[in-house]
Amino acid sequence: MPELPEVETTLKGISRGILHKKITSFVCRDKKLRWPIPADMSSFLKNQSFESAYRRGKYIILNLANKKGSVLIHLGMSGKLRISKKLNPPVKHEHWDINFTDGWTLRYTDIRKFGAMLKTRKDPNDHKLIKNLGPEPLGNNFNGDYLFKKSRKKSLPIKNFIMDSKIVVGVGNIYANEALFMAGIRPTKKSGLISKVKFEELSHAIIITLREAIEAGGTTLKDYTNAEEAPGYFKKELKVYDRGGENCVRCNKKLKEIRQANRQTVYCSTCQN
DNA sequence: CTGGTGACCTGGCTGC
DNA sequence: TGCAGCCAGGTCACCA
Repeated sequence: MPELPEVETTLKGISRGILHKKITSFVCRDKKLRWPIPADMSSFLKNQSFESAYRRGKYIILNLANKKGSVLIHLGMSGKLRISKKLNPPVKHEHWDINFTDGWTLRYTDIRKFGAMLKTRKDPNDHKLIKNLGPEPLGNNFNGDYLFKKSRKKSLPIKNFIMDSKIVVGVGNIYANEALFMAGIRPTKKSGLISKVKFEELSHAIIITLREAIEAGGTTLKDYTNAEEAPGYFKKELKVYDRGGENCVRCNKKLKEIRQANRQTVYCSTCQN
């Protein structure tokens, strides 16, 4: 499911329902996600409570009260979190539940099991998976100048460059395609050959694309739903992603579809240079 | 260091 | 109807 807007939407959806409530139990039905869910997760969580929740890149980080540690959650390709008071008995792919004292449950579902649930007793920002992440695209340290400096002497195609989480977090395949279209940059262009002016346009395009997608509640292609099981409405705003062979919304010529790093890339060879 | 590829896993769709 | 093959929102580990 999830690029940054979908993770952000999920975080907003679960926060109110999980904070400042005593955790009565953690129930793990399948620990085999991308990495195994730690065997002591249950004792780690029991009788604690979450005092804050935030997003870093595509990770959701839940902090326990009284500095008891943090839980890191990643949704992978198909992970979903739901918060509800009346959940049906778990079915296939519903891998774990966190139950709260007021009867609410946070439930994780993940068909492909590329997601993760890990814990740390230290500062989560020092966690191996978090500490080397690049800046937040919607934060203060992300702009055209930053991208320009990072990209000098790189031969890597610009699409791969902006999808690298060490460069900038949260830009996945959908929004990389969309932002490059908005900025008029061909996805195959070598990063090191792009001008500072073009990088200003690109950083703006990334920010605008992500903001608008968050406002629309994310993109539902197939099965993404938020914490209340509602879809996102950004799909109708997509200009290039999943539209290979269709007409460019700007010039009406046929959009090209290629593969880069084994991912679908769609662009307009007239509008993007 | 850099960039490219395979790996993880399940299900849906396409085409023979 | 069956089945092989390909594709899907991510990203780490490993290789040259």
